[in-house]
Amino acid sequence: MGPGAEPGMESGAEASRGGWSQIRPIAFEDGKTAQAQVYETLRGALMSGHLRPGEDISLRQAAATLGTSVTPVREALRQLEIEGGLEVHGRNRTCRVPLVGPEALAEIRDIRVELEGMATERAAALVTAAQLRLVTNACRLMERAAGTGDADLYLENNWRFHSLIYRAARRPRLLEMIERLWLSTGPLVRLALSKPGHLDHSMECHWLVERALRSGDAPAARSAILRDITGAARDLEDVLETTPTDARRPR
Amino acid sequence: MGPGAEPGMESGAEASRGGWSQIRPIAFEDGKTAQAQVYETLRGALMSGHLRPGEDISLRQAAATLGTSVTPVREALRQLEIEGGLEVHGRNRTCRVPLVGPEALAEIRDIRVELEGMATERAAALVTAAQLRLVTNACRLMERAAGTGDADLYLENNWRFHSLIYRAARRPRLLEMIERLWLSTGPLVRLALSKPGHLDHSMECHWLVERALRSGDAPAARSAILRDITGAARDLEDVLETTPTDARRPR
DNA sequence: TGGCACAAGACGTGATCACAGATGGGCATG
DNA sequence: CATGCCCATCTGTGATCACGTCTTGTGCCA
Repeated sequence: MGPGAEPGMESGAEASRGGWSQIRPIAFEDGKTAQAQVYETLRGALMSGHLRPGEDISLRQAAATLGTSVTPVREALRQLEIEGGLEVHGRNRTCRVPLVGPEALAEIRDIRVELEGMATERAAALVTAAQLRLVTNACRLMERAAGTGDADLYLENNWRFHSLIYRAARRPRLLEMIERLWLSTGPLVRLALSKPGHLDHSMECHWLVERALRSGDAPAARSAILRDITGAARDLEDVLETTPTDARRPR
Repeated sequence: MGPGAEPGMESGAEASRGGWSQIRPIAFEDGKTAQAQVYETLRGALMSGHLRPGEDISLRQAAATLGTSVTPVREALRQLEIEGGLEVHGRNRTCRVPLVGPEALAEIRDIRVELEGMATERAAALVTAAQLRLVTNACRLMERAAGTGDADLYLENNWRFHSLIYRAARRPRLLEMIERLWLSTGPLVRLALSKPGHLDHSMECHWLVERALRSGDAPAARSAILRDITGAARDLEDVLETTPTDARRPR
């Protein structure tokens, strides 16, 4: 990403409309159950920010969009509720994408620091050359996305970059817990892109992590990841307090 | 627990039989949904070790035992699967309580060290006098259970002791993640009781934690909790490698 | 008597239906 | 004209049924 980059990055047209326009009917033919495909579809939609904070999720509407009955959708929504990716609105038990406040953001940041720091440190000792190539590639793609202003491509490879590293730590439960944390922040990360200078700082950290992994320097990798996490959390906090809550609600 | 205690603690008659004998039909009358009650019932049965590692869970059998149809049970089982408390066996997607191996045990121990250490450190600064009384009470009950050899009472208050401390940290997400870890080790903790000396070391750590919390000494509280976790993990590891896997399977 | 095949039962999955509660818009009334 | 009420319709929930798969037990044949 060159110097003097544009202050923000537009979030794409599909993100400013209702998130359901991006959801496609599930494939349905392979061995996986309908419920699992619905779950993965909705989970991906949350992580990539297609479903926006405060948005209501209706069982029948989701079932119609995904081309199934309500049964698999109900199970998938319940799973996402357990993971914190969705919440029930209360008396009618309507599902919606949670609005996370500053205190929840701080909590998630603290847990991320511990877990992702641990995973990165371990990954530095265990990462293979093939995995390292994929990490470097994700870095390059992020940089290209930052240059062209493609928010979707950037976010996708940002998650990919982190995911590859944590996968290299070979701790399946740790990876799952980290993914669960990203599920909560997923609808929000798009907001951080509007913070001027966020991309520069973030990409600097990413390259620091990549270099530390390459040289097997575990403490350096950990501290670089920590800088990335805390920096993103700070940017997100700034955006949250300058953006009124109502403006983040749909309709 | 007095000196010269018995080398092990019997696990209770109900734990050596099939776990289902302890499961009661759900209450069903209050405002909560049937699915939530089924979930909590099964979750509690897992955490307290009533359901044993390797045991199969059938939808229809569970529904009949709990007095509901299969629909709420299916959702509850899927949630527990997501949390790692259950796993699906394969082609027929049969649910069973996972058999955790030494490597999974080490992973869970490492995550527990980070998360529960963080929570305890925070709790030392935030715990109220009322919460501290409950912690002390749980300690006393554990000690009494250790003296009389009541495994159920001990395990219940062991979880209660830890849960009270982590609740005092006022990090709801952190608490949930810790509970999820306990869900995986729950079916196993009973095994650690058979290790000679386990109770002595564990109770010593518990009182150290209690004292550190009372004096507000966050680092001391953290290190005491860490000793408890690593000690229990070591005992469990010893039991696991001296006990053949088949012996832990039911029937 | 041993091995194989077929049938019956159990398994999870997903669609459909009935039901209770919440909701919003339109109509009647003050 | 404003306000309150009622009904049509939405919501999630849970029970039931149909379907494909897998396991198990039994009977038949070699």
